[in-house]
Amino acid sequence: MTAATSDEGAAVPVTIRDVARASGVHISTVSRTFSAPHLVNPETRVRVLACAEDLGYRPNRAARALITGRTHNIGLIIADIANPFFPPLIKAAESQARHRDYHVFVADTNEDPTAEEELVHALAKQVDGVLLCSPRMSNSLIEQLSREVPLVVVNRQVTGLPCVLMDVGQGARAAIEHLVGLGHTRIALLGGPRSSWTNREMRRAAATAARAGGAELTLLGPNAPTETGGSAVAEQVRRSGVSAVLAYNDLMAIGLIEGLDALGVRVPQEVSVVGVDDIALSRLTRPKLTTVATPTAAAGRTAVDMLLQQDTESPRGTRGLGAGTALGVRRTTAQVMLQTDLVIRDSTGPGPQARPARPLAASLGPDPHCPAGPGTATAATGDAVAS
Amino acid sequence: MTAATSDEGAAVPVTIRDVARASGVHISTVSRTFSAPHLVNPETRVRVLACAEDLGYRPNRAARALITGRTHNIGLIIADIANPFFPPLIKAAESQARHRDYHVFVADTNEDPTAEEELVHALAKQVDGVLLCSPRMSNSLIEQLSREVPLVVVNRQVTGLPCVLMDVGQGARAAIEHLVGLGHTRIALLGGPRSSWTNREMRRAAATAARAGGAELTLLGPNAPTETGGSAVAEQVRRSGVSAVLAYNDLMAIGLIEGLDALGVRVPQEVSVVGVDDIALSRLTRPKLTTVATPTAAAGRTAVDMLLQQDTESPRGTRGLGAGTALGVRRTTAQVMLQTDLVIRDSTGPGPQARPARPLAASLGPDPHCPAGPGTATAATGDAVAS
DNA sequence: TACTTCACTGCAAACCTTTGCAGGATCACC
DNA sequence: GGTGATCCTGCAAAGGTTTGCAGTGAAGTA
Repeated sequence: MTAATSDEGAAVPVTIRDVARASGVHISTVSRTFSAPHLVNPETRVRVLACAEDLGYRPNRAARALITGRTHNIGLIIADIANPFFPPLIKAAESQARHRDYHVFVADTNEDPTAEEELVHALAKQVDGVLLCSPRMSNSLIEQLSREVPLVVVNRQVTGLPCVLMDVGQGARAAIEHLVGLGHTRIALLGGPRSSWTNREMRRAAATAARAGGAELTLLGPNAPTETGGSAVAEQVRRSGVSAVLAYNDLMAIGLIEGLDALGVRVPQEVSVVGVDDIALSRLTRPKLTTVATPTAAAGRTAVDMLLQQDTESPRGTRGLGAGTALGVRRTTAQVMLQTDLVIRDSTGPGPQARPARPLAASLGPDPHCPAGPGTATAATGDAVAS
Repeated sequence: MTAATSDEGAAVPVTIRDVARASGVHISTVSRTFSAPHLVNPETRVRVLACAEDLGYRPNRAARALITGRTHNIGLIIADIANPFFPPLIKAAESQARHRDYHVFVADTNEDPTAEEELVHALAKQVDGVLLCSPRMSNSLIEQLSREVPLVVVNRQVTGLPCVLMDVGQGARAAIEHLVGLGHTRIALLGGPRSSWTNREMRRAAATAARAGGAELTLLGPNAPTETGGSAVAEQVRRSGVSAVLAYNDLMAIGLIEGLDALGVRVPQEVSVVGVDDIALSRLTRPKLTTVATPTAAAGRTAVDMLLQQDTESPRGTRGLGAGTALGVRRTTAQVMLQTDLVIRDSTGPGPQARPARPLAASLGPDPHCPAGPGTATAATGDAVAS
């Protein structure tokens, strides 16, 4: 209703000055009306607010950020938005941020380390901090970038920086033990991206667990952490003669099952498959996927909390300090490890030892084993465990 | 290597002034070195660049935006990042933007119209324009917001605003004709969100096509456009006695198939199901989903192009003009309609007429029909058709 | 030599907001 | 009536950058 809401197409930018003029006060009073209302007379306040509403005034967040050093934005950099692993993390981060009056900007790097670096630079001055999820760049580069903007790293351990980790080592161990318990003695590990911390952790833990269980572990990879990455190695899996596979993530596991199916190899009758992540999709495929559930939502929430905490500790561009902390004392660098849980569904079954003769196995019926019914194990609780 | 790269934890913000001091020139020369290099002496330029590199200087984009009125950012607001329909669109938009030296910030609204509005405001001064994908708010609110920041709308027709539309009407028609051709005479339409433009278009087109084909169309909905939204209506579908269903999107279709399966109703033997979107997942389910493929990537690209074109037309905050265009002449408001394609896979089969007696149908074997083999029809070309 | 042209650089205003400081008015209290 | 406190508001600097304008010196031209 009125002046500025005329139907001109182009946006006429209305500033604090226009509001000041319209309501007959100084611009500083208008500013305070928005950023410190208790400091201004209630009468004046309503008048200013009315004028602002009338003119369609919105504080310019860029200008505000310039002087306060606070944008109230968080950057969220992820490797691949098409990977269903990330959306729950993103949503949890967003909701947590919203509670604290922050907004989240998501950016996708297409698994490209160069894009990662560039995006951190681009975001640096437009956000108060960046969440780096499953980064593909080097630790040293991450450390270097952390001097430009506060960083919280997810799914990667960087000394000196706050990290949110998921205990995929424990998950891989549980998966291998599950497979060994089913009678599998030759197991393959489908590796993910070479630069992935998760990948290394899984490999280490799986190797230890296999050795302890007396099973032989074959390493296949690195591979693209996608469905096609999984289906591409189906032939290799078949030739390798293993009876069970632990895949880097659910997407690869699903792709592998598809690929094996195309080769006439049946899951879980001939080969058992375990994934990691417990994405929504893993409950929709046939067979339903046995997988290591990772607490993605909890990770998103925790990461935001850590960033905002670190952020409020050093307000206003951190002018003063710096010299005092020269000798590596740095800021708080808590690292949080979240627990994972093995969810047993239908893609794993008895190994060669425990199995009857081959031809029979193929016609066992729709529900070949199911130790405790599909989807019994609960999703990860995501309890935080400081380390 | 040097001064600023000391190992203090806190980021000491280095500005254009520091670089100027270090290289012995005025700040304006430093500025030009970055924003208009051809205006500065090559020797000076290398010196300045060396100093900048040395100090770790990065232009402050917020400050730059404040004065130029250009942020080189694009906002992308979507209803639900967990819906696999969106990632291809996001990725295409990002890649297109990157080519034009823009960055994309994605924000998720959780299908909440209030969050949508709030996000537009929050983004307004931090981006040069916003892509509004499948908005849930009212047309009038969209028009109002478009005065605050340039907008391009995807999957919604708003007069006076640039829009990128997908011809779901044509898609729904093709789907109904396909089903009628298979002998189905009682078909249900699983509706999506009430406020969705796509939903209305589909309903209209499906109704017309059904009437033309002599089939009876039952409307079920509105429903949440998710997998659970689909599985929730399985019982209702069974009771309704229809032999075929066209779902609002693939997620619902897949959920419905799951739900029907749980009730012992087999797809496509007893009920045929068609989805919309052709998300990657639709090729992974059993049965593989017959669906209307929408050109999501092309939509993302096109939307960015339209935004940037509109953007470059009116540089620098559009100070001058405005009065001249008062009478609804506005800026260019091209609307683009992208084509869709029906992809026939395994979730649709012959209707009751064409079928043998009921009891037999249940044991027909794995591949009941397959008119032309799975996945024959090609994905949508996405040719733009101005309208 | 005088004049023009050119390439380069410095100056200062501008963008929009926040905020420390100080001034003015009002009020209570002694 | 004087003192102090309290509440509200204005002033002006600051934040980091861009950019029109003007100035400098050198090279080119007549």
